Amino acid sequence: MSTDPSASRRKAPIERAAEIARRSQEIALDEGLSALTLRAVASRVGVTPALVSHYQPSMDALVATTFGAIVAAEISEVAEELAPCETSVAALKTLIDSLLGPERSAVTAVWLDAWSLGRRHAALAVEVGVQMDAWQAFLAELVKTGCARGEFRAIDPDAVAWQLLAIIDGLNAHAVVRYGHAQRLRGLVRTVAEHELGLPPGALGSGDDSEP
Amino acid sequence: MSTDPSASRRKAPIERAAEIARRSQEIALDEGLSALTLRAVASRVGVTPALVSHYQPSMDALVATTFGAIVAAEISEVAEELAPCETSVAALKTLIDSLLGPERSAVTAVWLDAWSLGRRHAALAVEVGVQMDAWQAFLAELVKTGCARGEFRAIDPDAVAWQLLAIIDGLNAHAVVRYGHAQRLRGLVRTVAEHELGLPPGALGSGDDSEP
DNA sequence: ACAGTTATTGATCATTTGATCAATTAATTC
DNA sequence: GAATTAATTGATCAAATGATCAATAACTGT
Repeated sequence: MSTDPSASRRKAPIERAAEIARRSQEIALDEGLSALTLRAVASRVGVTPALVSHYQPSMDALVATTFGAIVAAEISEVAEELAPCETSVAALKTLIDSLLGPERSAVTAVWLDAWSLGRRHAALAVEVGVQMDAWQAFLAELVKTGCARGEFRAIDPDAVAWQLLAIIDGLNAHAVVRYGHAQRLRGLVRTVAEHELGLPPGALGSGDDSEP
Repeated sequence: MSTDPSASRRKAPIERAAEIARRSQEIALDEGLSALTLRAVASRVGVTPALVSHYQPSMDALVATTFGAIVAAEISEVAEELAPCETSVAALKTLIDSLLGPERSAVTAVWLDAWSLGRRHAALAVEVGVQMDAWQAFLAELVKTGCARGEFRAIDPDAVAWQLLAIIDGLNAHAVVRYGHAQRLRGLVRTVAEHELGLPPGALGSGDDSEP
């Protein structure tokens, strides 16, 4: 047993790269994208700043990929959550509840950072565009499936997906900045969704909006 | 003519303070809130960084007040634009057209910066809250007036104001990040407004959405 | 004209940032 | 077991940031 892995401080490049990516996402979610600094990553990984530089061509690239990874994970999580839903209506209901829940504020804050920082960082701006498209495509797929099943009625599913995304982003932004108000606005998304998808009023309404 | 004002490089404190405030707003609108740095202000005003420090207790304070001034000016502009409108429907129509026009992207970018930076800067966070309240109050006033005139029907004007604000913010954010899409989403705000205010469909619709 | 006030400057500091490079040391290969 | 590879470090740079302070110079009141 001379090969004690805990004694060895040296890691395989793939592991180290994965570790850097994982820690970077932690930092971004904990303290925001602007806190994702060379030294912050190095400190949390437990290595020297130079090593982070060794694995990353530049911090701009790391920030961009970290943002992309966080959003991609978000989409995957939500997709997994929606998988068991038997109807598109149930899936949409679940999606709205999930997206507007308070537990997503960290991801929303990262979105806000990305929107702001993206105006000066080209790589991040590209990634923001990619991930917004990814979200829109995900929502559009949900709408199209619902239409194919005869549950929804939408002339332009892509446009509806953009509308829903914009409303969700707006509400989430408000929720991050001012927690109190936005929680009560959750019903707005349902109302718009019902209207745009030809659903009867209340089709997406669940009782857990009320608070004692 | 010994008192040539252009030869004198010294200004009255009030003038200088106003100049710093004005130039700061320029910088924020041109390059974003994060570009509002001590040296950037000094450079644009044409003085030493130390002088800016002399007039401002800290950069955090200057950033917060600059943001507040920009948004306050935004509200004033819009209010002025709405003043000549004879009906609340016309006012709402004008407001939507104005708020979602492409010429507001600079202000929206400042909003995004403020949302992001506000999470780390206490003074800015306070100002963001104040200005969001101010916008909501402005919208609520419009809704209430419309209700009093019998043009609108809203059970909870304050809630409707928050909803409209959230949607506008979401669409504006999308517009800043990806110009193409959001312009076509303008109709969404009208649809929601019509629905929430008991207006007949198309009451807020204007023809300038179509593009050749 | 003079003295006092203060707007303004120049210099300087301490931090924080991203980045680079030679040296070192652990792992792999032969 | 020796030699090669490369992961890792320590040191260091240049740039940008907010901030402070003594010195200077322009205005003001008398």
